Amino acid sequence: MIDLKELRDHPDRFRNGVRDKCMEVDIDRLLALDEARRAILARQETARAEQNRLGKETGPKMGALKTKLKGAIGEEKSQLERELAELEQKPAVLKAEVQECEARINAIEPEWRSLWMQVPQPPSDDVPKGKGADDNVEIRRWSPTGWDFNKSFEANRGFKPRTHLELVKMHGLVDFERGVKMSGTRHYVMWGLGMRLHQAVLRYAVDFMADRRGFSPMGVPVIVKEECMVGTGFFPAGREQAYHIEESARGSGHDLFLTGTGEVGLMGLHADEILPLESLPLKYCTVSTCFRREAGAAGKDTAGLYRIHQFDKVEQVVVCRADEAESRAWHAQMIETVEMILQSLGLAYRLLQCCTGDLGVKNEDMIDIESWMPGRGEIGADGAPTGAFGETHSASRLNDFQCRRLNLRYKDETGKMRFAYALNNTVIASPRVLIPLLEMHQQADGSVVVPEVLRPYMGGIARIG
RNA sequence: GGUGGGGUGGCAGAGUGGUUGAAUGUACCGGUCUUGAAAACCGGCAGGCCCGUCAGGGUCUCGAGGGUUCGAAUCCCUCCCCCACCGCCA
Repeated sequence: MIDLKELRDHPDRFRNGVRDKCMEVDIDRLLALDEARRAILARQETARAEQNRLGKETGPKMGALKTKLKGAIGEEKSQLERELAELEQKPAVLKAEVQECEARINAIEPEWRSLWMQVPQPPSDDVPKGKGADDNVEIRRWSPTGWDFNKSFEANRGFKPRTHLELVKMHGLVDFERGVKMSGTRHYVMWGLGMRLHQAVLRYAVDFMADRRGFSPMGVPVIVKEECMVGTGFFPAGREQAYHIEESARGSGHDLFLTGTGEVGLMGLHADEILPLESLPLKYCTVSTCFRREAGAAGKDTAGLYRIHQFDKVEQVVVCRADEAESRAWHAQMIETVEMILQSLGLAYRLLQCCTGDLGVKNEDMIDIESWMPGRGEIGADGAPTGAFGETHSASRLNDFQCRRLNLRYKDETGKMRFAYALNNTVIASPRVLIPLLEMHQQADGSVVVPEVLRPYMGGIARIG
């Protein structure tokens, strides 16, 4: 969430942010509610101050009177009662005032809070303006030797490509029918070498992060309380996207949600903590199962491994001090990490600078990395798919938006309390990444060459089929 | 799931209606002493929000929420969590 003081001082920054992100949040309404709330709060606090002062002054006196009253009779008793009534009058008026203020604040707060939570992090100045994914700007592309983006798959490789759907069927790597039988649409079963390839890719990515990047591998909960979802910025906007475990409806405990990314567990870890300055930056990675309802995506990418309800992902996050330059440096390192991994896997890809309209509420900058998937896209004149890029990674800078919500802070060298900056990035998501992997490494006979870096994780197997 | 105990500041631990945001210890930071260190002594040491240019002031926070009261860490209600033992179990 954003800093309300900052909003009051520079409302236009946030109005523009909302506009550029193509969102709709009534900033003026929020400002009006905020002002009203503060005015009432001030009144209430004045009344309370008076109440406290009186309490200290006359409180003990009243206590003494009441004690005396217990043993008193007749004229003395009524005299004491009168004194007491007089003393009680003033606090009673103040109490009514405090309560009235409280009622009015309670009436305002739900809308105030709800609007506040919806205000997005304004995009960085250098993020190109745009309405949506179509306005994203390609930064660069890379392809392994022997692969030319300007040529068709057949022109590159000398044979027509099979789609990953055909390949997994051919080699028995994935069983969609039984997945659907058990769990419904967009479910699947990883099978045999398919499962081993899936695991190999994940293990390779975790080891890469731990051994070559010095990140701490973690195992974090994938079932979390609502606070974690709100704190990490996925709620309220993404509520429909998460599976909801209604424990409260059973009359026990609290509701839980399945996380759609390891980011939730990694960032929720230090919620409400004040981190020692020396502990920064935090560099964490995790491999976790991710659950997504894909609400609103009905009919989109219905076939294959592209859009599924459950998958596994290696995610990295960095929590660093509130420093723009440092945050940008980590962002660059994250992107470099992804490029190193994709290159080592022999996959072709491009980097996209996401435009303002394609950013979410919580990020100020995002780079998407799309891998080339030969089996994707339209069917060409030769009857083979033309191929297309498909998103496999994204790396975001969140400024202090997420740590503010999580209440994750540190004391800087001057002793000042600050919200940390956060970043997150997909290291690898599988089985989606198996799409380009299988399709790019397929041979004319349909066999698939396993990239060298994965072989140690596959018991030395160099080829599938 | 059953029974019992408990949630107070970084930690430990007082505190059962009235200057208690909270004693005391410890940790931590600064200082004195010392060749240096330790010890000892002195001082400092919670966050949020609001007002204020500053100095500073006000308010809230003792698991969470509600209630009683002129006044609640202290009394009442609801919920959450933790610990111990038993049962079950990957």
